[in-house]
Amino acid sequence: MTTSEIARAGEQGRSVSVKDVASAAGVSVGTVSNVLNRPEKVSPATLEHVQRVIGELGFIRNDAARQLRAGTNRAIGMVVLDVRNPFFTDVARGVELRLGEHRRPLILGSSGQDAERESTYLDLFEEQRVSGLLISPVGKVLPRLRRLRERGTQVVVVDRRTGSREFSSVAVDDVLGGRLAATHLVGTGRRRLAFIGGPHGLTQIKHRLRGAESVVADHPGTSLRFVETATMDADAGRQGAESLLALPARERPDAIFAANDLVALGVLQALTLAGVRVPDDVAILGYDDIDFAASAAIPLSSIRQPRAEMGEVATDLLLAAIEDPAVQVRDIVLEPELVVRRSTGG
Amino acid sequence: MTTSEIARAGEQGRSVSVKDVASAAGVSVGTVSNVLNRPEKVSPATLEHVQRVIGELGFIRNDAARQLRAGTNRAIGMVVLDVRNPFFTDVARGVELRLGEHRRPLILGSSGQDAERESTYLDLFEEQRVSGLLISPVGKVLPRLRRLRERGTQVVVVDRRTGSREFSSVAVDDVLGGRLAATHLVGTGRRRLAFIGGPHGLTQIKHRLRGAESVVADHPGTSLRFVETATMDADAGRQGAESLLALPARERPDAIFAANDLVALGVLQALTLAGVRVPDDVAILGYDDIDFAASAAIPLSSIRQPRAEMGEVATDLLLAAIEDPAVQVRDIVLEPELVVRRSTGG
DNA sequence: ATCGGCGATTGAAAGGTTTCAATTGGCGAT
DNA sequence: ATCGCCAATTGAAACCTTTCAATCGCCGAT
Repeated sequence: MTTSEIARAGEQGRSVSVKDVASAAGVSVGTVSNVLNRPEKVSPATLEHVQRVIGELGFIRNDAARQLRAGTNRAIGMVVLDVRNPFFTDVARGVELRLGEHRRPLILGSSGQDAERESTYLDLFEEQRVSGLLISPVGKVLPRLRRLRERGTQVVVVDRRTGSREFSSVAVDDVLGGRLAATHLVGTGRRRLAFIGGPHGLTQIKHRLRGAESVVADHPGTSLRFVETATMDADAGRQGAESLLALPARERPDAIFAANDLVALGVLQALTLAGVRVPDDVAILGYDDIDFAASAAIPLSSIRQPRAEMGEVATDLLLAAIEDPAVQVRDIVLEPELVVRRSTGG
Repeated sequence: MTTSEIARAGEQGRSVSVKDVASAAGVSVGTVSNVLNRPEKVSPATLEHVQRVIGELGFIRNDAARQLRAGTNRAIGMVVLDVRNPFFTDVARGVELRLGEHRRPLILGSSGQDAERESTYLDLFEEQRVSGLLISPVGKVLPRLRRLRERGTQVVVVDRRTGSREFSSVAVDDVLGGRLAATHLVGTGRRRLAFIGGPHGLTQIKHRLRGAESVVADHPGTSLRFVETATMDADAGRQGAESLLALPARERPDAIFAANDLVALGVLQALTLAGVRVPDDVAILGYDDIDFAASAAIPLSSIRQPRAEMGEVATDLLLAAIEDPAVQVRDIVLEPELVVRRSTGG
């Protein structure tokens, strides 16, 4: 079969294989494989020749066959809590960026806080034999994660700490975040703080609240009220704010700390529509510092979480574990940062 | 090898194969495969028995091997313009939802408007032999798309029309969107309209502008000014709004039509900070109707694009083409819809 | 009792890559 | 001139599933 015949075959549908390349280049398939995977093992002349043939024939490596032989997919799976919250897409972007450097694809799924959807994605990733998994667990998945690891899929937990020392994790110090928030509000003269978020069962909520409470406890004359919500979206913020507006004037807070920026935006809307001046009457402080915080009508102060960094660090941990499964399990805790804008009087 | 020995082997890392299942169940591998793929061909007794063994052994199908044999990956690739814009994640969610029903994974990449990143993803998808591709093209990719199709990967263009009749596409009628917008603004008494967005090279921009212009042309006494921007984010909106504020009072527009909601949010912010009252002094109308539009401090009126529907329809076209490659190429055009909120006086 | 037919099951081939033990060829050292 | 070594290359096996032609076993019909 001549080169042009093979090229024609390619055009007609069946794709060009290493075998085709080998015969067109007059070398063995082993050599073609070496050109692709260990170019340093091949003599310069052969290397260049085979590469040219590859180009001429338009050969594209069949990843399924590679996977089959290698026993594992180069892809990484990621299950994210909610793609509609920019916080998570920003984390995912950090992951994607880092994986791109290693030419590894990302298969991204969103659980939408639903344990069943989460489980479906885990099934999928298991069938795909992904080499690694990034997850912010929703349901009871520890046994599944263990099984995955036994089968050779490394796991890193994102935006959570596992408690157990079984899997590496990357999270942000939420107690510190709560402290930063309350310190800022109290430090700018606010006295009656409110924290809107929930549900209380979430570790993050507990920690942020605890951090804020510790500050209030240290400052006589200040108070903190907790308004619990079922979700953490703009609607929850609106409702929370309305419940606060319904309070008698002297009990009404002069500062609202929202559990995330979506909630904060909802709060801002409710206050604006009610004619409450921000930040003059009430300060608003968000959490995450998504792009929309800076773009709000009244730019939102926020506690910035290093989102992209979280994705990058998690990816680094994962890739390290994939390269050397014996690598040490690590729990990395990143620090949040206060960003002051107009909504708290910046 | 007994069942328990095999189970133990599984625990030690090597994963359980159809062969293991077959020998444990005392049937041939062909029968196991039939149980998985054509259960109706297998006698009820055998079916149930093999299924139980599969469960006991924790067998998980190796998708790479399946792909290799089938010649194509069940996964669908999608290249989206910008994951940071909720518009695109909403479209992707529609896609993901529909694919989930068919147990097909989605490999999602974001080009960030960068032709090189787009090309990298196309390489990846080609190696993966994905069975279908959804794309909003950035660079000159028509030849690549043709090659993909020759190799058996179906392609559907999303949020664009191709012009050529080669690939199916799903888009929204932007001229109509522009008309709806201008009609609403003119109909509520606005006279001096401005359109902020760009670059003008984008088909969408041209069409929305053309739609708005046609309405203004039909209404004597009204005018439309085009403020071109390089990007379509909140920053662009801020700058565009500031340039309008710098105009002499009598030339200043009384309504701003933004090319998307991100731009509109930027406009809202600039006007709010400048003390301009919305909607009293200036009305703002966005485009897309992302969730954040409804959550803005002054809820934004917007031209809603059926985002999830776009994703679903595109997926349906793609799956139809995958099942029958001879199926007709179709260009589907969806209709946008006006959503009136406070920012235009709703 | 035999045969045809049919549903159920089998078993081997195929798919494309990687790996690795084996082979080749060439060169320097003796 | 010969040997040994090393770099370069080879070629077959292995990865796991699906497919399909071939076979088996059974039942009803003759």
